[in-house]
Amino acid sequence: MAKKSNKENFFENVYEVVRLIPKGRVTSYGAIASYLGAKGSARMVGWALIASHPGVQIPAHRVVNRNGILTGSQHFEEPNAMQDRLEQEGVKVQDNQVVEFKKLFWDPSQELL
DNA sequence: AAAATGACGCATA
DNA sequence: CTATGCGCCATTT
Repeated sequence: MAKKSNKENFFENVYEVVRLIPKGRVTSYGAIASYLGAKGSARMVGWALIASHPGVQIPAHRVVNRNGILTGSQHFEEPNAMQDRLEQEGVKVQDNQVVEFKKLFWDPSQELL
């Protein structure tokens, strides 16, 4: 990392929202991006999580893509960690996909209203 | 400076 | 339902 862009604020925002995700719930990158105003920049949310890897500890396992798929599980120390953690919180995961994702979906702009 | 990449999303075939 | 393509936007090469 060389360069402290002002985007640091954006990253912090992402961390804050992710940390606010209730246990047993999940959200999507697009939802966070939209809540932060980065509508359409779901990719940047994922980037923020990657940047948070060592240094900032957040329940990134609660963040999945719009399809409810654990696309980011590959970035964890162990691809199984993400799925395992979700199951520990009561979220059933099958084939790298969250079961009843629609029901467990947590939208910041809606729940934090 | 330009092209490529990526923890995505949506449209279309 | 699955597969492929295009769009978004910041970071990296």
